[in-house]
Amino acid sequence: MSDERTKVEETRDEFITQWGIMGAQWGINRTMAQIHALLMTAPEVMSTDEVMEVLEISRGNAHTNLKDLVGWGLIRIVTKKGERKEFFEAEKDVWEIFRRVAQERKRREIDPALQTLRNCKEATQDLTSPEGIAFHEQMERLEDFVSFASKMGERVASMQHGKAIKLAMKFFG
Amino acid sequence: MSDERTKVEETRDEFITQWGIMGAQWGINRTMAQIHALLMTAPEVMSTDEVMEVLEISRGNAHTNLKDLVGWGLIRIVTKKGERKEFFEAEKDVWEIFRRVAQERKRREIDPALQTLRNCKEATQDLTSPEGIAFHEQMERLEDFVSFASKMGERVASMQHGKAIKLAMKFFG
DNA sequence: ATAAACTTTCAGTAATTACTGAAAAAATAA
DNA sequence: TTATTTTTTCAGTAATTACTGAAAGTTTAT
Repeated sequence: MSDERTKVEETRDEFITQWGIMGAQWGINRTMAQIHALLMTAPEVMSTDEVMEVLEISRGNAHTNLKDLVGWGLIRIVTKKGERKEFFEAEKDVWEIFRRVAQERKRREIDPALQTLRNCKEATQDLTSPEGIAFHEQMERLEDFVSFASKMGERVASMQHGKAIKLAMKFFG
Repeated sequence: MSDERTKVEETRDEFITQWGIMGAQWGINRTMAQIHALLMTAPEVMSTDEVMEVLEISRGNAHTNLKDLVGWGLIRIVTKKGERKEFFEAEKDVWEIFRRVAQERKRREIDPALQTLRNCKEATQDLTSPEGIAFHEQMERLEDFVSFASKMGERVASMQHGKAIKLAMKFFG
């Protein structure tokens, strides 16, 4: 048993690093993904100062990204009695994490896309030239699909974990 | 009928602009999203020079992003007989677009994430401290979920449009 | 072979996004 | 009230990502 502590810390660092790289490859900023990874695997709640120290980042950076994560519903603020400062704790339930991400991406990404598609569809609905009709129909097809997919996602994300698993099993059965 | 041509072009420009902004908000680069929007609504195939002219971008930029879109399977190269240069045409079927994007995101984003989770899970499987066990279990839960979700996505994306619609209807029925 | 048409690469630069650190603001305690 | 602790903001800077334009490479025609 050559120092378990070291093994966990090493592996955890690797997880944090890789999760950060991944975040950067998608739209998410690296630090935000790293803080999320850190808190998801933290045995206890952590303060801003602790996050700053472990990840070696500035107060401003830590603050901004912690608050963004709160905005995503992926971590929450916790207060300890007798202590004045805020601590943070991550949602650890994977299904709940999935739901939050799905919900937030719908709000930030899907809904604005739908708005654009609807505007473009409406603006061209009375056109009679072949080009006008083709454009209008393409907007309609896109809108129909995105709208449908969005509703599906909403439906799944609002299910209880157990129900979702059962439903999913039908695919594989 | 006060110039339909103008109306389509205006709306199309708006669509291209908005699609570009959206792309930028997600991980996708703005120009790539704009080119995709342009080609999805193009009545005819387009050459690199035409894309450059409409979007007012450089040859290098147009070239790189056109090739990236080909790599995503969202547009394809077309040759006209008698013509020497390459033309590009977008996949317009929304279900097919969805499948390509799902497939490519799995390959680029999900699979590497799974690899990381598996490494971290394995590296900590023999630990006996509470911290070690907790970490290992969190990795396991994450891996199980991501792996399951990935398989689900694969299954859906490999379905025929009609089958998918039928299946989806069960949710709403 | 040489030339013309077209594609690809890439060094340099521009634009964007992320981060720092210190100062201001807010909250709580004495 | 004033002092102390903690949070928030933000101007300046660093790091990253995207773009240009020209040169090099490739292909097809003559």
